[in-house]
Amino acid sequence: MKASEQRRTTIKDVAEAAEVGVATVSRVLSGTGSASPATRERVLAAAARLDYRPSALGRNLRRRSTGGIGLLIPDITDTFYSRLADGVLACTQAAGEPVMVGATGDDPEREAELIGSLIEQSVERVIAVPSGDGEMWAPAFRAGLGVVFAERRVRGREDVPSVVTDDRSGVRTAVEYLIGLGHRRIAFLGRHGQAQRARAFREALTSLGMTVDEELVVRAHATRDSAYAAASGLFQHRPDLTAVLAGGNMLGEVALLAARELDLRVPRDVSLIMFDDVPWAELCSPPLTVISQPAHDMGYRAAELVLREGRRSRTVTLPTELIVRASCGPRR
Amino acid sequence: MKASEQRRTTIKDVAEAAEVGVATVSRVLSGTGSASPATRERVLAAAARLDYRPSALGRNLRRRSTGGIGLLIPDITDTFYSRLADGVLACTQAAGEPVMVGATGDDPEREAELIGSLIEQSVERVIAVPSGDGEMWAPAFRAGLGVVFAERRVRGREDVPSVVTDDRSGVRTAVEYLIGLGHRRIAFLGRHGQAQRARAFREALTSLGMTVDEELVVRAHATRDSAYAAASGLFQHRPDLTAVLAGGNMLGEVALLAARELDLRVPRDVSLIMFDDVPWAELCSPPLTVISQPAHDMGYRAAELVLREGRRSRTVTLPTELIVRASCGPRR
DNA sequence: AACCATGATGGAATCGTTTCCATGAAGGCG
DNA sequence: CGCCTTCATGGAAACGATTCCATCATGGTT
Repeated sequence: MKASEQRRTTIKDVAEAAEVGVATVSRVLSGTGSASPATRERVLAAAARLDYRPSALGRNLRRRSTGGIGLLIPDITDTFYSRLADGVLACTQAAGEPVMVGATGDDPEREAELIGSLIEQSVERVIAVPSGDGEMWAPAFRAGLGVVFAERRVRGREDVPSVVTDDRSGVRTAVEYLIGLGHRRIAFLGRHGQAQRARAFREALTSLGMTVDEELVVRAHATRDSAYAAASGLFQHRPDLTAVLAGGNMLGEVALLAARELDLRVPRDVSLIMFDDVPWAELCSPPLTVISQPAHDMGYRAAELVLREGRRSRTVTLPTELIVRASCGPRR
Repeated sequence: MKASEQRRTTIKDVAEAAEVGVATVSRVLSGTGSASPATRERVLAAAARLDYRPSALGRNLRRRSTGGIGLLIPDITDTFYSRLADGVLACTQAAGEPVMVGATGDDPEREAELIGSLIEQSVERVIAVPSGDGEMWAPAFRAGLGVVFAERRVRGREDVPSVVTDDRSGVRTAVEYLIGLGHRRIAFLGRHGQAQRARAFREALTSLGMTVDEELVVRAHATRDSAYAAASGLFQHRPDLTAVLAGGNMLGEVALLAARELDLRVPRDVSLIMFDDVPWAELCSPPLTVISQPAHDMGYRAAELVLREGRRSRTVTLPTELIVRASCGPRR
């Protein structure tokens, strides 16, 4: 069977078959304008008979925009982001909008490239977990993109609608819980791009009357290796710490791994709280105490926001929840 | 700042600025055809000065195809598929091709819709983990799409290039391992769409001289709830089974959960092997023995295949590996 | 000197749709 | 009966690129 170059059936074919003009076909099919019931009938029949599907290409060119939505996330492999993406897809699929996904790896440069590529595609709406600063996003705004940020915001772009979790209260709840258990030397293990959480961590500590030990606030890069190195380094440099707050599920995972590797018992030797609940958290040994985040909702809400961009919508803050399992104990 | 409707700079603007014709600009910028060094210089300078980016819209219409690639997976939330997607992105991003992702939920109907939407977008290449049968895919082939299947194949479409794991040998290795430990009543917990693995399971059993107990071969739907129900039902109906082979990481997860819920100890009361290695498998209690699959590679290879579709490429089979941890023990 | 091959160049057609505008028919109303 | 409004309709002009084709200049060969 040869891949024959059969011409796609166009609106012209339908027009001929229905014995009307192309304009009429377009009006009937898109529901705009008026048409007599009789011709409407004929057009619909012809379209069905020829199995006609309007080409998005022509339409997009005329409309000067792709209907599609761009989605930029740091790492699709991270369950938090994949749940977020799932939420986005759930909403956009209902709206029939295609979604172009790009993985930034939390690298501003790659992000800039991806933004450029989206502009080139004439995508007009973007949902992004931003890694770059305001600078990177300038071209996007210049091109008139409708942008919604998720999970994080961008300094200097506070006017961009965004959907975030209530980091401050989440972190504070976790810190209070740990302090309540008697812990005093608590570490925060975060990733680049989680400056917000690190800040919230410091705030919570000071507002609870403790001093911030900057050595206990460490940041890793987006890769698993970097995270493991950071966690392991933390435990080795500061054997005196008694609790760790991990800023994401990958961080929590490697923290647990590193602790185990160094023969530290959780929670006897060190307590662990992880941001973001995941299905396997209760399968772990010990089951992990977590601060759950509504990742799916977050994506869904972001998609809603970007789809009806008419309303000047402010940022949405989603609540977190402390789920106590077994990875935290009293200070040893 | 008002979102002014500033016109996008087009090839015409560049042509004017460089004092040449649009054809020349196109030739210079796309590298095709010839142009004198002097004009080339002028065009390039003008393009740079105006910050010109050719619109993919115009190009695509003329070329009658979107450069993009469609990616259809059952569930982006499943780490196996998200790793696969990551592999695809890694390859396509290097090639500068945008990727449109759709989640089928293993539902043939939704899959058909998504295929339709891709055709409408004039996407010309698709990578899919197919859930429907040959029927669903007919429109795609009729439209001349370049299709590559991943993880699974479609009955009656054996000629479509695909990238799969060596299910047969993976299953067989697992079964041999369990039988070697003395197990005789082994269950297979699979999902719809994993018929291949179920078949391999039966084959392995019979070829090792055992009879197949059909009650021990169960299939769940793509949702977590359905999977949990299946696992739980299995344990309750057949308390005599001593080992379970789970066909995917979500299945393994719920199997472990269900076992724990029913006070079955792993591996003392029941042994568990899971298809697909995941980072948390060794964090579990007990650490899970798995058959690892190169999900990332799979996506990458599939993307390679679909990108250079020129070569009539046959299907690629990737190896699996048994990773022994602690979830299997001798028959109780 | 006549001729031809080659290379540079721009005009115009093309892709498939939407939408503006003009035309004609029909119907309501004074 | 004539006029005005409304509706249905089709032709044609966008949209922004690529690419065919014709034109013209140049330089080398006989």
